Amino acid sequence: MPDANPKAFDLHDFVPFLVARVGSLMALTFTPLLEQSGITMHMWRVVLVLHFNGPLTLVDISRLIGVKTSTLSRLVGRMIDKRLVTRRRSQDDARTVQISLRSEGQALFRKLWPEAAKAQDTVTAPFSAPELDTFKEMLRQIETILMDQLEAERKSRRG
Amino acid sequence: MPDANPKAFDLHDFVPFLVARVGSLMALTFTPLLEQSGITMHMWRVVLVLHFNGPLTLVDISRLIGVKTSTLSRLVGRMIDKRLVTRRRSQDDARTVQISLRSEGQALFRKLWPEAAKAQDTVTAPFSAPELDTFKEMLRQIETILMDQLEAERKSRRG
DNA sequence: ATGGAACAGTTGCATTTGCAATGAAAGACC
DNA sequence: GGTCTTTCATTGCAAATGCAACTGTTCCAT
Repeated sequence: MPDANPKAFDLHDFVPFLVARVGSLMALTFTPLLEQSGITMHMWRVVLVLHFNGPLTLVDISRLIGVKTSTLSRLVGRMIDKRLVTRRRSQDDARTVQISLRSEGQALFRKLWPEAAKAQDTVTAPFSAPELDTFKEMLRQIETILMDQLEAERKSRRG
Repeated sequence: MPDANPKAFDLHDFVPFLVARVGSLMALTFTPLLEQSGITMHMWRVVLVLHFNGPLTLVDISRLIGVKTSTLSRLVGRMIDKRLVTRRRSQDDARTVQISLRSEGQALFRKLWPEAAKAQDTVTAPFSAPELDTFKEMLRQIETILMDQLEAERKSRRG
């Protein structure tokens, strides 16, 4: 790997790349655990958002985990086959469907969550509690900026 | 403000989810720019690593951007069709293949890099330079931990 | 030196994903 | 109320991805 590069800038100073890289590395290390339980990373994220937010619609889940609703529709179908979730049409808005965690899905969460927490502890071990809080707060601020930006783009795309 | 939620933990305190979420939001906002130039996010990342590291093999690129070599083999094929890169077999190790940026690829980089930098500036605007440096350094430390962990797993999988 | 193990890349095949079109329901506006 | 627009979910279809198998090459222990 050629490293003797005289460029002032390095990819490791470029936040979007750094974040994407860390994200993919974390997924890479955790996926084997998920495979042992017969699920994929996308399914795991669906389980997570349902556990922490309660029943959600497909667009809700889509916005939370960044997977298109067309993909999600079939992904949820597979999760239903695995008895992890249920899907029923909402009565207050007949366009939407409510995806809910079944007890099997909750059980899977309880089984895997300690492993997930451990994985987090591993990568955050070098940092003090205040450092870590600041780090997470910065990520949340970036998240907010990006969501606002996407919302603005949606509006302008209509106007 | 009293927390009405009995759960002590929130997904926004869970680093792997936060990082994945921010990464997918950043990709979502930048992808339209890439589409205007007829490339995908994966292709853009290949361009990035080639620009900043020089010619690389498929496994090099795979480790850097987290895409399997089988996928990468065909992805590079598409990039060759687009005249962005070249592929030739290395003479020092005949198993490997050298992927290099062509001038058209370099031109594409120069065209898009200001936009990428602007996107970074947008999300990092609220932070001071030292804050941002600390943030990036923490990401790099996490990256190192994860790479070491993967390396250890590879070794133990063979032993 | 040599035979076996590990590695790099490619390809067939099945799965997953996204896009675009569709249908159905809700909202906006008059 | 009635129409027109927007939103939500699903599906057909094409593209992209990953896994596993295979070829060719290098490494390593004997």
